[in-house]
Amino acid sequence: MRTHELVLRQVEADLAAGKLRLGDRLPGERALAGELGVSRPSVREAIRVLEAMGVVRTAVGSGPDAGAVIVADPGSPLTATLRLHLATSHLPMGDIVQTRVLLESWAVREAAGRATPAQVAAARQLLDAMDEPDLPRERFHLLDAEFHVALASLADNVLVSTIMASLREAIHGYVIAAAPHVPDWAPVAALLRAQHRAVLAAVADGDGDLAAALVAEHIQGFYKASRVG
Amino acid sequence: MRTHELVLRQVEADLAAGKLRLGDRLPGERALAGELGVSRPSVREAIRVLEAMGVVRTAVGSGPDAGAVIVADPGSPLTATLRLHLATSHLPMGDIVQTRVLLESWAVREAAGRATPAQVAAARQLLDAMDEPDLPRERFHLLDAEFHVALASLADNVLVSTIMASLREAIHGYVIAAAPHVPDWAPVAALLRAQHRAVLAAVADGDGDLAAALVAEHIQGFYKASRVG
DNA sequence: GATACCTTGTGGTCTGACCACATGGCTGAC
DNA sequence: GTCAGCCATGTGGTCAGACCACAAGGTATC
Repeated sequence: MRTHELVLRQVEADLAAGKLRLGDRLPGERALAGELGVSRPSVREAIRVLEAMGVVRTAVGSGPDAGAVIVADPGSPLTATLRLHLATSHLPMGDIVQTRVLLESWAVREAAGRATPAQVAAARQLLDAMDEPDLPRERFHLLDAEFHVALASLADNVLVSTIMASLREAIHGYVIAAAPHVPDWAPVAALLRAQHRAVLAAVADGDGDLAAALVAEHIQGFYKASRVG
Repeated sequence: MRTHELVLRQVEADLAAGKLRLGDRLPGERALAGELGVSRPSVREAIRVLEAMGVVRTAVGSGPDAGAVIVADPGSPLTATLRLHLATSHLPMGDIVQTRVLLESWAVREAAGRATPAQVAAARQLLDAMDEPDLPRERFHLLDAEFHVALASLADNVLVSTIMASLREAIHGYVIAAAPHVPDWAPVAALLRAQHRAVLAAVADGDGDLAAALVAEHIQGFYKASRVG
């Protein structure tokens, strides 16, 4: 067992035992090294891994926010992992699109009829923002991503929402890079806007099957048109 | 930008540009540090993160397998991340079960009618192994997990398979820990075996809807009975 | 009483050293 | 000439000690 893994195991044990809770601070690197009888570099390597897994957040300086604080952010590591493996081209883009369709279809079906008017209104605000003329394309895609994540969140499952958000973020760069493949952007944007409205309306009406079908068509249509991947 | 992040960015860029491919070796830690003008500890921290993300595997010694080799293992980081966040109790078990149901239902629906006889036979072998009398319970659950992952793999989507496998592994410890809640194990095991057979039969018959319904009932029933979480 | 300063503790980084390990070539015996 | 054993080499793994940048919070000053 490498030394930094020993530190990791110890921290995980403390987390599972409740000795470390959300918002708590880890002992300082020097103190932790002393407690466990290891060197500071080993502690630092362990903290890097915890940071990469979204378990701690580090900050320099002094005060209550400084040091390594326990957080719960399963999203960032997922996003980073997906992005890296996409970069190696060992994760087919088609599989990601298929997974998105599957997750989002399920989410809107779940959300249909359950979503509160306030939630629907919040999602509609995003769509309104996307209606603005002369909206830069990059901004359009960002709002688009936000809308899809908001949709997924309506199903009230943090794991699904997290996976969705990570998928969206991980492929965002590829969507932007594929922009040249859609030279005549205006009509495409108009279609996407209309599809968004239709999906949201179906959710608000409680028609889960329709919402699921619409969202699937929307996603698959976009990727087919933009030839991402 | 912290120094180790600079190293990470560089490696990711090389991966995306194709300068680093699966199976390639990273330069040695000392060489990489020299190339990028950073210190060896910073390089090591970056490699720890890459290792945690399943992008490289390190080995000591000499020869072709030594050093940091590029691999593609999106599963381990997913599993580790899920496990850690489960440990902090900030990932509800109910959400995980729900996600399993959704992914597996989709997978068997996809697999139905498409799975080859060889694939079905391979899955059936796992079920045959689970029929063995006096099978230790731990071994039963391991085979069970293998069967479910095999089912998910039939849908031919590496992302879904990976997520499934990670979910299964991350909760395995909790399933074992919940064993005392099911004191009368024999009839439960018999029910699970029968359900497995039924699901596989539906897949082989090409009846996707039935397979999806059966697998959903199977998963939800087990968690309800064992009160995991 | 308000402001500027400085002490203190945090993570961030670097240097240089030594260890354990596995390979692969070298050396010696046969 | 062949083979077994040995050791040089290069790899990651670990450590100790030092210095820096930073931010908070107390402290001295006006």
